[in-house]
Amino acid sequence: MARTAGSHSDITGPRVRQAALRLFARQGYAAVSMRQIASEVGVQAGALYNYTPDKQSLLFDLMQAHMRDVLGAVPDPKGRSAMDQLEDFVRFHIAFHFGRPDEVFIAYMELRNLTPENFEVIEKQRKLYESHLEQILDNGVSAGAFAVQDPKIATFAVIAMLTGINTWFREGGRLSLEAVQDQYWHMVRTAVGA
Amino acid sequence: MARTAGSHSDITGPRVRQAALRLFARQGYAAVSMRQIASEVGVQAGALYNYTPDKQSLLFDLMQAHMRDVLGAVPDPKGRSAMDQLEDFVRFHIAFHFGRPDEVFIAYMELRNLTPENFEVIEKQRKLYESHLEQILDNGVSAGAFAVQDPKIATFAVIAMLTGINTWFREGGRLSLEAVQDQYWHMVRTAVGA
DNA sequence: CTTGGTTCTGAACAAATGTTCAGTTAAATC
DNA sequence: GATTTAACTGAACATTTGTTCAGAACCAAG
Repeated sequence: MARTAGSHSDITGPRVRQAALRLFARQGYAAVSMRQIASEVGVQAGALYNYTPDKQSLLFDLMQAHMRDVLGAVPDPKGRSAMDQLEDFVRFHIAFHFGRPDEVFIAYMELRNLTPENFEVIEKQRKLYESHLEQILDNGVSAGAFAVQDPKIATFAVIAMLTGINTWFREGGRLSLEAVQDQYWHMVRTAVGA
Repeated sequence: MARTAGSHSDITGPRVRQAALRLFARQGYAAVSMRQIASEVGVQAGALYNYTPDKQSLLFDLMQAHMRDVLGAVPDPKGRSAMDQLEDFVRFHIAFHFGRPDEVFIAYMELRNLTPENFEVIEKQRKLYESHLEQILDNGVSAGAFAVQDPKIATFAVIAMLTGINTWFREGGRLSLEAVQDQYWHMVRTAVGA
């Protein structure tokens, strides 16, 4: 046998995904060319096709990996009160998304650039995440811990509010992650009438 | 003199802007071609250049017109209590954005596809709108009507929450505009600790 | 040093892009 | 009916696009 499989590919491969992530987040999928990605990696455009069958898969894989990470990290609500479950979720969402601004940006800005089949897959995962929060609210309402008229709407409102953080929050700003978590948790808690 | 200026252009002109609006909102600026817009209007691509100097201006004009409309319609806070001002703003935002889903979508999804000069113009108007809300919150805090720790953050949170409505609300759904306004106003009111 | 196989280059491909423009069409005025 | 001019066509342009592929370069094992 000769050179073992992926002797360079385990270096170049991640760099390709990383470059695609950066560029897609900054300029948008449709505005980024394969040559641009290749140039950022320091390679010719043709070489990218050792690591992805096509441009679309590059986007899809990035989104899928992100959704897998998110869903795998959602805090387990078992044995926690409704209020604690909600607090866990809010703090988790902020902290998790805080360290992945590019992934988050792509995950909800580039949905329309997915092929219909790929879109269906990602959308299913997105709804799974939302249903986590909806479950918490539903249960809390039943238990009398929350006072929301429509848990579905409250879910949308909370998610939109939390995800919006990424549009303005930058590391090294005047506020720490903990301060942001505290303030948003306060707003969410009062908004659900607790 | 002959044919008066714009004898057709006052028909085709708006149709060009309308087609661009629709397509930009659905597929994104970068993914839409001039030929696609022309085809929707029922005209050849070259004819579009009677109505816009280039593709970028088409996007910029749409965003600018929207921002002008929004800023011109913000309710006047004069002579209203802090609480009423906030309620006015929340209900206005929902109602106004409700009738213009495409414009809203473009206005915050296509910012990165503006040239730097155009971006600066739009961004200035966007911040002007946000500062309306921030003023209301600031004044309300001073008057003791609200209890928010940081009005700047509360501003972002409320705007994100309200703008998020456009991602799920469709006319003819199970909820009326008024019902949505009521529920969001309830959440905002409690979130600012009133 | 030879061999075998992975990784990349560099050129090529057809298709699509934004934009220009000479020329055709058609309507309003005289 | 002749003239004038706005509105549009249709072809052309230089670039850029995603993708393919033969061959060079390179490295590790025998």
